[in-house]
Amino acid sequence: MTAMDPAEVRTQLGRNLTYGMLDTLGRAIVIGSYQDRVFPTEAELAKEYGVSRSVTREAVKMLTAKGLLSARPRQGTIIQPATSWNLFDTDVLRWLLERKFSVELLRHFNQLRVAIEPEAAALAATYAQPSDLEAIDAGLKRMRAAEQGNDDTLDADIAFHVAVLRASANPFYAQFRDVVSTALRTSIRFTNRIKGRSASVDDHAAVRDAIAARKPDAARKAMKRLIGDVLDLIETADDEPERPAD
Amino acid sequence: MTAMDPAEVRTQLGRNLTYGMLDTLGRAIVIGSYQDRVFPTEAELAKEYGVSRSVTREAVKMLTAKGLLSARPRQGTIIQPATSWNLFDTDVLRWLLERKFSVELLRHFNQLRVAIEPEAAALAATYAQPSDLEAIDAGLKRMRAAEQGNDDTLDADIAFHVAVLRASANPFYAQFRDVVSTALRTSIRFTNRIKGRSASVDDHAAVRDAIAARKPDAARKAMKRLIGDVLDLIETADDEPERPAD
DNA sequence: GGTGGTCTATTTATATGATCTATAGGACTT
DNA sequence: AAGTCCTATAGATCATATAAATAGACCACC
Repeated sequence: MTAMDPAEVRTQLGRNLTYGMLDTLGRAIVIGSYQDRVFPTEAELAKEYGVSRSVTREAVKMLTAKGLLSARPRQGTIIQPATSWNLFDTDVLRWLLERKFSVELLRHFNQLRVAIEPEAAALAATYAQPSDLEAIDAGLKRMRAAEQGNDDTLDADIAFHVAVLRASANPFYAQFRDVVSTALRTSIRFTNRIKGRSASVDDHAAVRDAIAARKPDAARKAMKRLIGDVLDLIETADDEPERPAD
Repeated sequence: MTAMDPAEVRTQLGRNLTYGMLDTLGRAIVIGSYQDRVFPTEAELAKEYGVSRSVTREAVKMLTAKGLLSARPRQGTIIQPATSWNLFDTDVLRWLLERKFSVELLRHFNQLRVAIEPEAAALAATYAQPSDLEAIDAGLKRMRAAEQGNDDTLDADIAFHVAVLRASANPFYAQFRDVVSTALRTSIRFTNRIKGRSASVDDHAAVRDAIAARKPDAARKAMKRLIGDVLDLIETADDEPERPAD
């Protein structure tokens, strides 16, 4: 019940009190800080975070929209079961990945990628516009530059995969852009560890070529190889203990 | 600028004013009602919908959380480009599907399903628990009952697909449960039209058997056939003019 | 003449207190 | 028991006041 310094909440994640509280409270819920005790009432939350009820209500409403909470008169505000959290919301995903980095979550995520991205590549081979191909090429170029140390490896990799997703010309696939960026960016440490052994620039180029050549099946296969490798590595790494990066 | 009767907003979608406004405003944005004019300020919105600023703010905050809006001082509240809308939010998806039923959106959605569900079936073949298999069987049983007219065809179909998604033991796949339900339920008319020609109960049973037999590849193929058929039908139906159900 | 700082109007953000509404759970009745 | 009614509680709504942020105008200075 120690009132939090407003400045502290504000500092957490830019912008303003509402977004600060959204982030702090969201993370707290995901971590499980409210697991055993009854979730505080609106007024208690306001006091706990040292903000007004308006701010509290708006933060709670946003968390409701993301599926983490529900509020009903006389029943109070309650945490929804994790199954109803919107995992494709970048905030929720980030909180989950940050809470206690779990190889399991990363494996689940890559099990998803192995379904999505190859199919996106196949669609891209059919629907990609010239501008999409340019974006893919640009991503590839950045990867090459990164090999020489002239660009960030992770950013380049993300740029490539995002470009393919967009090229699919399907809004549902394009949506994964944020999800993939968030997940890759948040799990930098781990992905770095397996990076050296995994997909090379040449493997990525194979995807690009198949798309450019308008060969859906080839594109699908090339992408599947790219991600399947990563997945294999994660699955074998499953029991490997986590340790800080050097 | 005609002030809306609060009771009217309240009626829109159960619960209370905030959720009523969320739904009405969300739908209006998705339809494109605010496309050419500048988006109203918080105060104007409140007047337009005949509610207080608090209600307005909370509705706007929820729409912000779903990616439809952004608000900054002095700049005002503005509609985000459709690419940043969270399509995996059931509200957003429902608004999109309801606005003006589009075969294109349905095709895009099924292009996603064809990636997700076969892979989910494969994972289910590996990870499904006894209780998951029971749920799948229950869904199948309902489909058989529906054939005899003793259950709802759509509900039964949804139950089956949702059961498979859950059986994948992967939260990301399980997440599609809501998305698939929403999409199927909203596009009843169209799916009914192609239902007769598409997947039969036997095809569904094939998926079930492959999962029960712990054969990932067989499960994947069986599910792909199921959804691939639907997708083919949609793609050929692309130019077919829309007409009301009889 | 352009560069950078400051000022201001506007809009959202925050705070607070009063009042309304829905409802869980108990009290009461049949 | 089974149904009905009551009531305390917690969220929902409203109204109003004040603070904070910033786009754009304005101005001083080099």
